Amino acid sequence: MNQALFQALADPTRREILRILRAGSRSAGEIAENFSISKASLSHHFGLLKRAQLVRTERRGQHIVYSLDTTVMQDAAAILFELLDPAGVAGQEKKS
Amino acid sequence: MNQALFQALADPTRREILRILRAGSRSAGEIAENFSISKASLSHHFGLLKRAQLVRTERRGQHIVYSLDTTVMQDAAAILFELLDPAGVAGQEKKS
DNA sequence: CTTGTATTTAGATAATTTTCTAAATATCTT
DNA sequence: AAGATATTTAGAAAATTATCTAAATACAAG
Repeated sequence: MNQALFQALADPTRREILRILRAGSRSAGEIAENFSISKASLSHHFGLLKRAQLVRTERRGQHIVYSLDTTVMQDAAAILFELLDPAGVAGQEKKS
Repeated sequence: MNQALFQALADPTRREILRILRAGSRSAGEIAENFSISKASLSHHFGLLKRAQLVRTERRGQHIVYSLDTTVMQDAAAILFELLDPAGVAGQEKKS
């Protein structure tokens, strides 16, 4: 669950897709206009973003429209904060 | 810069290292006790964490002591929030 | 200055990930 | 139903990453 999330965020192309979607929903083709890799490769990236629940899809006629799912990203941000906040957790101290 | 950060966070072993360090500084050897992979492999992970500035090191005698550098993680959390907050950015709307 | 302990570096192999082309599926239009 | 457009799936090749063993470096203690 977390692994899918961090793995999805690890690739620059996928982060750029998220940035694009931040401005509003886009079809797969519209998103593809921003990249020079094949649509098949992009579709693979879409799959990973979807698996991580960072995006949602909706079919609209012959297009498939992608949009951000901010829920999981909020979780991600929370996880990072947690990761850096020893006080928030029952940590067995051993401060050097 | 961001790439190093997200890439560093993408691996479960490295995230576990961060979790361990959250409880306090540890030498490379102490950290290694928590894993079943070779110390050489761990050293490689340390290198990536360091490159991403997620950890700092300090030599103490023959040991090298690792500790969390929370600065960059705060940045990371901020980046995620930014990534999900269209209002915070000058986004050219095209809401479907 | 030699020996032992801790850690990193080098170089190789294995595993994973990204990308491609070709083919499949789904929908729309006529 | 047939052709056109949009997207995904399959399978293979290329690139990257994780891991290993062996050797190198750094320090500590005799």
